[in-house]
Amino acid sequence: MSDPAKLDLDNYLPYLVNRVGTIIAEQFGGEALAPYRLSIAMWRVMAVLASKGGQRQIDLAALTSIDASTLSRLVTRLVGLGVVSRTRSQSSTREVVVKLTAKGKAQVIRIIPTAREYEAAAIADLRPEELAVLKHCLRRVYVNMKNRSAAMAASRALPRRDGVGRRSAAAAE
Amino acid sequence: MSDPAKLDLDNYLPYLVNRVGTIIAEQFGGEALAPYRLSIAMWRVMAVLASKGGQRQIDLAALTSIDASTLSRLVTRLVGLGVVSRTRSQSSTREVVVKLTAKGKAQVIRIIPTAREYEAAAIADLRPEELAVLKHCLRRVYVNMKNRSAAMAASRALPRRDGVGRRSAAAAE
DNA sequence: GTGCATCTGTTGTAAATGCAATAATTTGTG
DNA sequence: CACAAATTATTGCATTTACAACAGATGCAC
Repeated sequence: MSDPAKLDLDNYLPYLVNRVGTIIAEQFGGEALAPYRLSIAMWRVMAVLASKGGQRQIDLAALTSIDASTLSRLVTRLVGLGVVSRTRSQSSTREVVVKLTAKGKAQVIRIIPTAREYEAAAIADLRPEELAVLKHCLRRVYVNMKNRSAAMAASRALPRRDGVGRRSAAAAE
Repeated sequence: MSDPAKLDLDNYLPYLVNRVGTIIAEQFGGEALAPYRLSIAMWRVMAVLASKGGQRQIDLAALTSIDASTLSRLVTRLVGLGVVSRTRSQSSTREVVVKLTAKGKAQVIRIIPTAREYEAAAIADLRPEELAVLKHCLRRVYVNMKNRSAAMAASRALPRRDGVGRRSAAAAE
């Protein structure tokens, strides 16, 4: 067993995660979001803004796992829908701050109960302690991969150096 | 706490799963797959074929969470690369069977060790029993969502009926 | 302060994606 | 057998996406 040249997908974390992420997104997007004419990507942006408050676009990109250029166009579209506002930051004229409008907040509030229902359906048969482990592990896996990429980037930029990078970027996303 | 109109994203399963799935795919695709000129989607197809053997396109679509039409074009591209073969099924002329070629198998075998390394990095600090719970729960969550959609489809098609549907489709994906 | 590296956001462009429609085949029913 | 319903794969098409290039601002080192 466990042939190093053989991959058992049903026990391979990236595969399991991708499957779960896709099926939840498909169903939630196709059923719950459709009446609001929102795409999954739009919902993700709005949910982050509702949960964490106004954000610069670059931070919003990191928080939603959406590419910065894609997000730029997406925000333009959301502004067009009137659910989001885009204003220049006062601390910096290049930066932009994206916020939910009253209309946007109202929509999020209406959608959240359904979002909760989907999560509830997903975890219906998990015991509370299993659920806690599941979520806790997912958070740690994320951090592990994040650190990995940070370490990679650092070693690529400065093959020999000990100080931390510039602003140490996304401190605790 | 736990305001029904408030969503705590850092404890919301769909968000956690999406983040983890995205960061793993980004890194694996950008670093490990780049030398082989393979996209994540291509790798997923090849990995499924390596793990589960030749498949009809429609089953491959279900196994990879890739849309059937997207997959059709993707397979065409993989055939062009010589890593996959597409032959008509003998049991049915409309069906098609996709298999890895020798070249495709060789590539998968070369990539698998790296794939394992990524998983190892992701789960580096998890205790074995935590990892077991994590994977087990992800499989159950997938099944829960799958059943949900099946139940939805059934109730939409036959508001009152007890027999199972046609071929009961994806029996145990 | 000057100048260079970095950061932030936007746009150009080619590729990828998903939905709907279609074609070709197979299955199930009477 | 004949016919309707379903299955499978492909294609048209509009949208979405990501990568690269760019422009404007900011910060850091000297």
